[in-house]
Amino acid sequence: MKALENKNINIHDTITCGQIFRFEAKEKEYTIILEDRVVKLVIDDNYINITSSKEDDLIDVLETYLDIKTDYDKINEELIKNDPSLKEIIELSKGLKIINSPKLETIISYMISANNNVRNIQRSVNLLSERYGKKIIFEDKEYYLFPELDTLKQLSMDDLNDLKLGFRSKYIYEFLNNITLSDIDNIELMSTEEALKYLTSFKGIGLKIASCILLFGYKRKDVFPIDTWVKKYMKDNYGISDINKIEKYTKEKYKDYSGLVIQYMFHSKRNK
DNA sequence: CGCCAGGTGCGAA
DNA sequence: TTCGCACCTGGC
Repeated sequence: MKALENKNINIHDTITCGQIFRFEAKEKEYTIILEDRVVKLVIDDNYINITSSKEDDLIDVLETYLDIKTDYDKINEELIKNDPSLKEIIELSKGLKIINSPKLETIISYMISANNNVRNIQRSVNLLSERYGKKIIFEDKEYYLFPELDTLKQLSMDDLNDLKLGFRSKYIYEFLNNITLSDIDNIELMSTEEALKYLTSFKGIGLKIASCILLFGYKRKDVFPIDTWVKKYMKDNYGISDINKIEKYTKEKYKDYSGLVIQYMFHSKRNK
């Protein structure tokens, strides 16, 4: 069996803290649908044991997905040096990694997240995958991959409405019909600023959702997904409630790692 | 019932 | 430019 060292990473928090919407979590056992395969992680004291429906490049895929190569200790040390008040939430978030999710799935999932709750988001993304994604049998169970763009492009408004997307249907429909795979890849080449501008040019994608897409789908840690939880945190701890001031503050203070710090804030606030 | 959930678009000032 | 409000849906 393949394995990663169980070191410097908190799989439970990383998987379940709300970065991704499709996973099963049991005690020490996590199943994730990752792009073209189903992956199961079984945690013991020393190792993260990995089984999958597809073995190709499995370790590489997971190392990228779980951002294993990034030195979080070093980043955290630097962050605390700049802002000692972060010490507490960084301790609380120890081992939390920023996941690198498949791009299209991240975009659609976060479009669905607008003024929605996690349960509904999960329901919709699961419905979408069960109806239009490829079925995979893994350990005698059925799983469904997130659908291909070409498949999604064929969906009608009625198909989308049937996924309980509510008012988001029309935005997703419009997005799907105005995007190509190379458009989605090209975002990678843009500066963060350009990418935000491009993403927010689609209806249904505002600054918060665009930031989440870049953070979780494009490995950009210099973004500001300021949501209700982060607002609460900034208000309670720094007395700042204006969203522009929050961005200004985090930008100046945390620079390239604002997205990471915001995720720490989100994690600590949401866990209470 | 009313309110809220990991926001956003829109029209009015 | 800023501000307030409506918005699908489901749970409490």
